[in-house]
Amino acid sequence: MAGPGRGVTIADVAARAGVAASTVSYVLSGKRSISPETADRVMQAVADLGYHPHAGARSLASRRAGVIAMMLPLRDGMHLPVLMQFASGAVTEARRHDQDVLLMTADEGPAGLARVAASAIVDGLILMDVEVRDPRVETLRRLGLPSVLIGFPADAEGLTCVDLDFTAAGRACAEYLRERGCGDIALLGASEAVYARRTGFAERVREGFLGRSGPATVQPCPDDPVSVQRTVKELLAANPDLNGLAVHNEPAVGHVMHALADAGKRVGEDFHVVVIGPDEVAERVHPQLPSVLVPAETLAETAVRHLMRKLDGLDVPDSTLVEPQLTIR
Amino acid sequence: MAGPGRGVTIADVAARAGVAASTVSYVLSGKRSISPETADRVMQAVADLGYHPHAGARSLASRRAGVIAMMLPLRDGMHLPVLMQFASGAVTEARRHDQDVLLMTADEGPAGLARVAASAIVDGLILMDVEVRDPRVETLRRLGLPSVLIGFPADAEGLTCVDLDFTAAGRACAEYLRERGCGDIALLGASEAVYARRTGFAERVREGFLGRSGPATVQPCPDDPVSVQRTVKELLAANPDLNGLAVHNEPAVGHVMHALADAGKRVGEDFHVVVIGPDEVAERVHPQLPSVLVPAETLAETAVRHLMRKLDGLDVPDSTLVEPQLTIR
DNA sequence: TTCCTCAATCGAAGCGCTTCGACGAAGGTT
DNA sequence: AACCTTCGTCGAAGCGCTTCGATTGAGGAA
Repeated sequence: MAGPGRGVTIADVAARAGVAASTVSYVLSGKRSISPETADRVMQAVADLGYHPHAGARSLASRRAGVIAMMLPLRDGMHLPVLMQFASGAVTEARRHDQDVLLMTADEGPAGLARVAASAIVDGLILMDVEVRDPRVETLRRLGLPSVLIGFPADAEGLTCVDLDFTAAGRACAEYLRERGCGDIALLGASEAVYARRTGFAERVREGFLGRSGPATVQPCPDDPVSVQRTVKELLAANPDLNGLAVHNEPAVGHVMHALADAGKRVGEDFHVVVIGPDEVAERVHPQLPSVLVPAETLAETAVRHLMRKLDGLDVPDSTLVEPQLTIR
Repeated sequence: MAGPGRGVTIADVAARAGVAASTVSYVLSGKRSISPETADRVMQAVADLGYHPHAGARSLASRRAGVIAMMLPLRDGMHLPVLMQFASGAVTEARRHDQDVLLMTADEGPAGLARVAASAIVDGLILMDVEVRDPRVETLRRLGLPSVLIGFPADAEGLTCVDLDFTAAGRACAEYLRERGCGDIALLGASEAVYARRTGFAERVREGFLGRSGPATVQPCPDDPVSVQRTVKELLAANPDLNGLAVHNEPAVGHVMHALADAGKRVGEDFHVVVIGPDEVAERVHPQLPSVLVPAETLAETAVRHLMRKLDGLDVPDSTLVEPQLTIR
């Protein structure tokens, strides 16, 4: 049952290396200078015994848990693959800094934040999918726990926020279509609900998209096949000269393409389409379409890196916008 | 900066309630009988001060971290929304047992397991997407850390495994189609790669599906639109009398429906389709199709519950198959 | 040579909690 | 009345680690 490595303490390592426990600690942390010979002996003992410091003991003594929390939204409307990419990116980056990641769901709310803060189970916090008016933000401020937000709340004063530059993404789409000679363009977005809820997100794409001169329409749209068919049909009817479309609604893309085909549009020839969405989904399902990627992994890495800097007492920019990338295939 | 609740220790609570620290501990854990009056006073002090036990100290003293690890696969081929549902279900259930969840990715491999085990950062482990030959299984055995696997490795001896009863799912699909009067039925599965890798999963659906009498075909299939179109076309050509189709490939469903429509099949009338897939995706995107759900959340809850029992020294069945549910709309 | 500095190491004091053994005060038995 | 239980509570001993002086010896400055 008890395999090797189970129950190996710093005292065991110290004994084997013929030094004091504190010396082992200093070798491992590098906080005091140790002669190379001693360090070698200690490291050898660590390897021989398969020693890993007891996380609880360490956190108790050093007031550093070596764990950060990541609070994911788990509600409708989020595109789940993006979340997974995000989670994956965050865990990977955190491990690079020797940190583990504790998973929380948004439904724990402010109370959850208070709990992890008070129990010192984590050193810092990453909050995803922050809304314009987010009840967690006030608690976060009060707790004074180092944190990084993905998204921008209404009052970002004193908080560290990271997000995709959605305005730039919208602009990039419009530019792409204009360059292809499209005179009348439209943006097919997410459902109304998303617009209503997260001004900071869909709104910014819309702004970027509309920022350019020339006729442009923005049309929210649910992602079920029937609604997509109808919406596209109506859009084409209302804008007879429409020849460029940006789709900011990943699950709907397939249906949009079908609707366009049904309407006799030849995409890539007299009609152009560009997608805003998460990395790989767009690539795998619609290899033919150009797309502006939501670089979920980069976003996660940036967030974690910023948090690490904060934990080390270094300073980080209050606001970081990650550049979107337009990929043309 | 330092909000309320920051730095409140058990001693503070004890002082305020006028008892010894150990008494507070016993009130909180219920491990010794305490008079109702004292308990009340202690609980009041806890509430007043916003006390939360220090996780590190607790884990050091009690040898229980109050955290379980969940190792997610983060590689191609998994359907990501299912993972998220799973993660969500696991976290929610874990919180019900006052546990937190540490997120690990499969690429940490056996070494990752050894690390979390030795550092006592977690009390137990949930491994998702376990393959038939999984390198983590041997390490797991050696570590002797309580764990629950989702999926079945080749040698499940002594391990606790939970999974959907895929055989039953395949059987349910075949039965559904037969009942609708389909004489010649087929199963459109995932890509060849999936079959090659995880015998335990796609294979079992196939077995259940083929178990019934009558003509039946099984056809692996990638999930991009072009391949789906081709595969369906070929399938129909090879089986002219085909009038029932089970699709075990969620992302392909939309394309399948289009291909069938193109081929002049009237689904729901002279042709029947049933989907095997994750809960909500099927529901949202194809509300009209009957489906056998992969109850990711139930699976996660079951896994966590089993793990909790193991941590409490209770016994659990070695192998648990969760019943699929055929939903007809 | 004597004194001082600095690098390398040690020992001890906690960090905040759980848990074990004691102990006084009731209440029950003879 | 003397004894044994049982109940409710306390104090102290650690859990394994980090960290803060203190200590030693060697090298340089005076």
